[in-house]
Amino acid sequence: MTTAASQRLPLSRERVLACAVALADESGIAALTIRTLAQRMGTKPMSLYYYVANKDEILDGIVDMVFSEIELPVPEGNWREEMQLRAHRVRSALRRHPWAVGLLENRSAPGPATLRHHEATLATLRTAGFSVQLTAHAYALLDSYIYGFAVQEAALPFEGRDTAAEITKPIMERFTTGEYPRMVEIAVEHVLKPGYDFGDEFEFGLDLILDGLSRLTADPG
Amino acid sequence: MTTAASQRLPLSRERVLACAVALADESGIAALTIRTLAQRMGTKPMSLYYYVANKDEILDGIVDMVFSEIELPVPEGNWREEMQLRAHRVRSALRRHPWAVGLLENRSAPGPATLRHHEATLATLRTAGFSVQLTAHAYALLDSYIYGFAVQEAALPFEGRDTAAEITKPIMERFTTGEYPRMVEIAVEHVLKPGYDFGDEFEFGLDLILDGLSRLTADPG
DNA sequence: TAGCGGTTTAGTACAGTGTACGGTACTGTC
DNA sequence: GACAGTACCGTACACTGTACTAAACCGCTA
Repeated sequence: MTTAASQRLPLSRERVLACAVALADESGIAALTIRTLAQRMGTKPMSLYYYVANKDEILDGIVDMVFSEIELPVPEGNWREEMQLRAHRVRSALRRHPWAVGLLENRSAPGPATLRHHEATLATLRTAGFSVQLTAHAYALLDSYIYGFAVQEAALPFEGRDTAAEITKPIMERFTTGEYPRMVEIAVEHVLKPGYDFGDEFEFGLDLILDGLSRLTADPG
Repeated sequence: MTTAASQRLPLSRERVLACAVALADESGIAALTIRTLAQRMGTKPMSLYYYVANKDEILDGIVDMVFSEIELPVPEGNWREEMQLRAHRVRSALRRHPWAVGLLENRSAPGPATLRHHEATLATLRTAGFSVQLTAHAYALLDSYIYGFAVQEAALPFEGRDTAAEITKPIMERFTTGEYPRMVEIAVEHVLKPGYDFGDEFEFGLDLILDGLSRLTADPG
């Protein structure tokens, strides 16, 4: 005779982490507690500790899961295209999982997927002829831009095209009395324009950075 | 007759926030609890609630305090110098208070110092002749880079010149067996070199970005 | 079939968190 | 002397991560 409990999928580290990611996506990283996670998986809190040492290991694990979702760049490809693709993939992963960038600064031990990702990215730049030094510079620059963009995007109270206007307009109207004229100007003439999406700003900076890097590799003068 | 308690400085919102900043600096943002904060100030937890509505208001408040430490750019100055100076000032503030960038993505309501900072920065770009659109692009790009760099800097297990070598060397030696050759290469030929400081990477990206922006404003062809 | 040892799941308990609620002292005004 | 407002605090509650303990289940040998 099979009880209801026995029909439930068996626990596993994979399932714990996958469930943790889903929970964080739906309800925010603050809602990711051992108890809610256990409840969601149809088990009791302490059962999870058989698969993970502690909560920190869960946090490390879900960061690595985010990286595992990101397709790797191919070192033999055109470096600029590969880096542009990679940037967009990382950004979209960080938009799907807005909590991830917040964990990046706390967690120190990178997981295997994270290491593979870094390795593939570095290989692409080196294979394209970037010197070791320039590779380090370029990688720090690109990731800073991507992570920082994700931070700003996560901080926005709105998301997606045109939604900025609804949120921002009433706020801005309080400011029209002069203390912050430049912010109002940006809002009225840029952010509140129909079709505006902060995400579109990403391409501008990315192109500028990639242009700059191109100049440092190919340009003879 | 004055008791020991009466000699204590009177509480105030300012003092609560300043103490919260100091506590977070010394022991990390996780150690910033109502109880430890109260103890540090020589009071009881609930006394703080007379000056702040809740802990979120404290977090909002200390983010704004960080911005209040940053000297404002002057709109009449040379935009490139002003932006370079500002970038370094923001970065050093975020290095003094590594928890700040982590709060940025959660808190939505910017405080007065934050608003003044944004206003002065936008004014500098607009005064220099940047169009509204280009100003928005440039600001998103610059802040993304600065914030993202701070995220990476906060994630590093080491800090400052030459300390990277001590930490990284034993880790890298485990990797020399081939799975991550490019990472090892970067480590050995760049990070482990004497005098290395990740912070130095900041200037490279900043210059590249400012160069790119210059080209978009002045360059005739 | 009985018993055993390792694997997996649960129950209970504890210290620490934010903060709601209801006080208590002190100060100034009438 | 009565009253109101300011500043501060004690207690209590629901929630957190997780240590410790016990129970159930499993494939196995005898």
